[in-house]
This record gives sequence, structure tokens and C-alpha cells, in this order.
Amino acid sequence: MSEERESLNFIEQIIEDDLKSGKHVEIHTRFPPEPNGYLHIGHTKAIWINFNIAQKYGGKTNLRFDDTNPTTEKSIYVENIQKDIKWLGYDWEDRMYYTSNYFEQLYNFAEQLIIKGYAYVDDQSSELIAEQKGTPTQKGTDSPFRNRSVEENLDLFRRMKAGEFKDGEKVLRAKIDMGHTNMLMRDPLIYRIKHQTHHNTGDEWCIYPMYDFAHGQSDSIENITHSLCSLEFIHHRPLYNWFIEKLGIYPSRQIEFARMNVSYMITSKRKLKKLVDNGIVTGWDDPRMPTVAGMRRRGYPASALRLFCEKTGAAKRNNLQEIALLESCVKEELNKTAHRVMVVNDPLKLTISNYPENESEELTAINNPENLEDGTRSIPFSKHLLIERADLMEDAPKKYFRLSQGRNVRLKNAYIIHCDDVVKNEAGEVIEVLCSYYPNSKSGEDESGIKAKGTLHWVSEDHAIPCTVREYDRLFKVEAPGVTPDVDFLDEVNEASLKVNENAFMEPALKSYHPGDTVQFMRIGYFSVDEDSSSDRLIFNRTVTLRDSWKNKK
RNA sequence: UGUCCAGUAGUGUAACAGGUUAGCACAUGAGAUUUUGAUUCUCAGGGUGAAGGUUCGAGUCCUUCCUGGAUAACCA
Repeated sequence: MSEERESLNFIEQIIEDDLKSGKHVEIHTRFPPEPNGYLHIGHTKAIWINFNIAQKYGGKTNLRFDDTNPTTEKSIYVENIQKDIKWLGYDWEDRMYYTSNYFEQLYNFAEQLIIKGYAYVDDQSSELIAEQKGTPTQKGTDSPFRNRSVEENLDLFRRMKAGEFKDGEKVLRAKIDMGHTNMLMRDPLIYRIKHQTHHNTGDEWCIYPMYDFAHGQSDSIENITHSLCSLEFIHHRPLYNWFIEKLGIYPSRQIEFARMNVSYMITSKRKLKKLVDNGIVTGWDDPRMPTVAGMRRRGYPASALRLFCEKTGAAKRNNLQEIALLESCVKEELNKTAHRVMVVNDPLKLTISNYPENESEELTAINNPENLEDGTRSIPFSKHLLIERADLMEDAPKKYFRLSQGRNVRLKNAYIIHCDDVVKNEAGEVIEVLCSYYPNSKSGEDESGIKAKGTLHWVSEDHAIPCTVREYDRLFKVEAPGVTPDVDFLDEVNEASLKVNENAFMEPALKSYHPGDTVQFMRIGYFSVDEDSSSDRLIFNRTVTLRDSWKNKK
């Protein structure tokens, strides 16, 4: 038996090594979002890495809200983040934590640091402190308050906690090295005063720890074995380790991976918010948004997002994933599940001259040929139909498979028809197509022996139901929006990212579909029923178009 | 200009401790099948940033260089 070795990403390699060496017997990761915005495609990768890797090695993943800044955090985000993670298919079981629940512990850690002579209270302004930091090429200078006694530091810090000082009056700093090549090691701030109500702890605290003095310790408190974060935190690792070492607590290990970027999308919470605030999109869940909520509403299945993460993997180099791969994952998943239905977007009348007036018949359609268990449904057929205007061409080239005078086409699930003539208005536009049908060419029982190269979708005019189709396109017209210097990302917005079509007609069976259902409009694309739909008018969001190799040949 | 990280087809990602023609996916092109010009299937093109060195043998090790990214918030 040739055993193929499964290829591992660099994180899995580290974990397997740790398991093999006995460093760890169980893997424990965490996903630590800050509740100050919605989750987006970039977070999807972070979620996938953290949950998937633990799952793979039989470990656990905690959800932890990294909420150390009361200014920007809100419980509404806490709710939505949970909803999005669950929808993505991941479960933190009973392990949902808040960094803010560790405030007492964190405070004690800070006192310990002071007692050990590793932290001091600084009275200087933020401007002065910034000045003394130096530059990457220039060493910093010591604060005049750097050598306060332990007693004085402790007293001051306790009074900070007690609320004796105003915001910005004092800070607690780690005492490391103002000449360090890593600027984060130049006596970083670890506590600041903020007289502000916190979404979780209310007014209990007026001092809040900074990220660097909260994250690693929280990992340690939760016994996180591998703390997986994005590359931008790489410079923080020495500091992360420094606190763990000085405090003598459980040594979680920080490992950095490259965050995922996707072409034509942005993942900056600030910029995303601007799109919402400027009314460029209808909200955080607008189907054009790269947010989890937006993609869900667009009709992207969670399984497609997971597949996308899997296919793009985890590595340490900056990357820009092509949106085509994401869309290919979406289509791969939807191809397995979506019912094939018929909707005409740009209707043109088609009359079958030799079909009796005022009569109709019910034809049978397979819901999904990729999954026969989904059964069949019936579709009404009659003399007067609507077809896609683009499916008719006069004087068509030989390679054209659709309708043209004198040619045959198959009407999907129905009959083969022959195009006899077209009717035009005064402006010379075709307003109706006249055809005749071959009664013995009915789908499933075709005895006509006639060949038709093309197959068209259609609806019966008298039975069709008007509906709205929102044709979404990419939100930005450049591959990497928001990164070109001196270019406002708002100028890179694709102004034609949404075209609303109120003139579409759907087959009647679609009436029984509900918001969130995603179907395939045959020959067009995948569409998801939007939550804005009402019982008398369905609204569809275009999820993604089908591949169209004809378009490219033209 | 310090420090750190990274360079494998168009885009991503593999190649387990140096070992056959550098694999896979998407994208691209050609063809077959098809009652969706979809799906499916087959085939093709195209790659180790550069130069030296070590070695029987280098994407992998060493040296130098080049390129890209990160990095100076009382944000996370």
C-alpha cells in the first residue's frame, strides 16, 4: 500500500511536533475578536484556522471577546459575532469568555509587575511619551518617572484604579528598555485611565489594560497552547513572551499567519463602516459587503466559505486570493444543492402558432439533476410564453445555438420548437417571436427524431409571476482597493455594482421558496431569496453567475 | 535608514531530514459529453527573484545581492 503523506501547513507541523514531543497532550486554541464591528472574509480565515486545527487534533477552541477598550466596543457586536461564527459551522460549546472578565486578575498581574520592579507609573502626556520613544533608527530616552520607588508606583497605581485621576493624567508602563530595536519593547503602556462605561463590566473600572497586557495573559489564564494570530502581531511576540516570563505564568505560544486578502474586496473595519455610513451600501449585511452577514445574504453557503479557507490554506506570506476561487467554491457547493428553476429576466413574447389557445398542460421538471432525491415539480406550458430577449438573434452565425428564423431549439423540460417568424414594432424592434412546436418532441418522451442544438429556458406568460432580481456585481472596480497611496478607496467603488430588475418573471413553483433559499436560474446563475421579499413579490439576490463560455467566444 | 518577516506558473498552495520529468486547485486554451453554451470528462501551455558556493545530487544548506511587506496609537 502506498501511503500518501498528507501535506501540512506550518502551524499543523508545529502542532504535530508538539504532540509528538509530548509538550502538549491536548491542543487548545482561541478565536479572539474585538466586539467593535462585524466579522468579514478575513475573520473567516482566522476562525477556520483556530477552530479547524483544534478540531483536527481533537482539541478545543474558545471564543473570547477581546474587550479592553470600552470606547469602541458594544454588545450588539457580541451578539452578531456569535451568530456569524455559529452560521459558519463552528462551536465553542460552553467556552465563551471575555477578556474583561479577567480585569481583576490582570490588575493583580500589574501589581506583581510593579512589585518586581518591572513597571512604573508615568505622569507625562501621550505626546511627550511618544517623543521619548525615539524612531526605528534612533533610540528612545528614559522617562523622568522611570525610577520611582515600588511603593510610590504601587500607591499611584492603586489611586489610578480608585479613580483619583483624570483620563490621560497617568499611565502604567512596563519597564523594559528604551533603547530596544523593537519599538514595542520601549517601555510600552500597559494600563490607561478611561472613565467610561464598559459594555460588560459597566462602571466597575476606570483603568483598562492595553492589548499587550491583556491578550497573552488571557491566553495563559485559559491555558491556550497555541495562540494563532495574524502577521501584524509578529513584533508583539517578544513582548507577549516577556510578560509571561516576568509573571511566571503558563506559557502560551504565539504563532503568526498571513491574513487573507481577497481581490476586489476590502477588510478594513474602518473602511467597511464608511461604506455603510456613506450609504454606498444598505448596511453591514448588504449582499455586496465582504462581511459574513453580507455573504450569507448574498447566498454564499457556509460550506463554500469553509472550502475556500481550506483551499487557500495557511502560510506566512502576504497574499491576494482571486475572487474567482471564492466564487468557484460557491458554485461547487451550490451545484450540489440548488434547485434548477426557470426565470426570465428580460422577457420577449413567444407564441406557438400550432398550440391550442386557452389550453395548458403541466410538465415535469427535475429539481436538481445532481441530486435526484430532491424530486420533481410541475411547470405549466401554454401557447403564450416568455423567453429571454438575448436568446433570439436574427441573421445569426452558424455557431449560434439559440433561436433564429428557420431554426429549431429545445424549450427546457418541454418541446422542440421551430422559429417561423418575428414580429416587429415601428421602431424595428422585435416584439414577438412566432414558432411552431413538434407535439411528439416532449421532454422525456421525444419521438420526433429532431435534433436541436440549443436549449432555452422560458415561462408560460399566463402563469408567470413577476419578481424582482437584484443583479449584484463586485463592489470595487480595482483588484486591490484601498491600498494605492493617495487614492481614496471610495473612488474605487464600482458604481454599477447593483442593477435592480423589476421586470423579471418566474415560474409559479417559486412561490413556495423562502428567504435564504438559494436556487439556480437555469442558464443564468445562482440566486438567493432575499429577506426583503413579501408574500406577493419575491426578491432575488444574484449570488454568482454561471460560467458562460459562449460569452467569451463572441 | 534600524529591526523583523517573506520570496515556488496569472493567483494561491505543496514537495516529509538535499534524491526520479517540481505536485494540486482556481484561472487560461483546446477537445468530448450534455434537454442548462451549466455540470462532468480528457488534454495543453506556463514556475523555484538573481549570482556565486558546498555536494555525486540544491526549491531545500552557505554567502552576497535584489524585491515585497510589517514596524514608532493612552487601538486590537
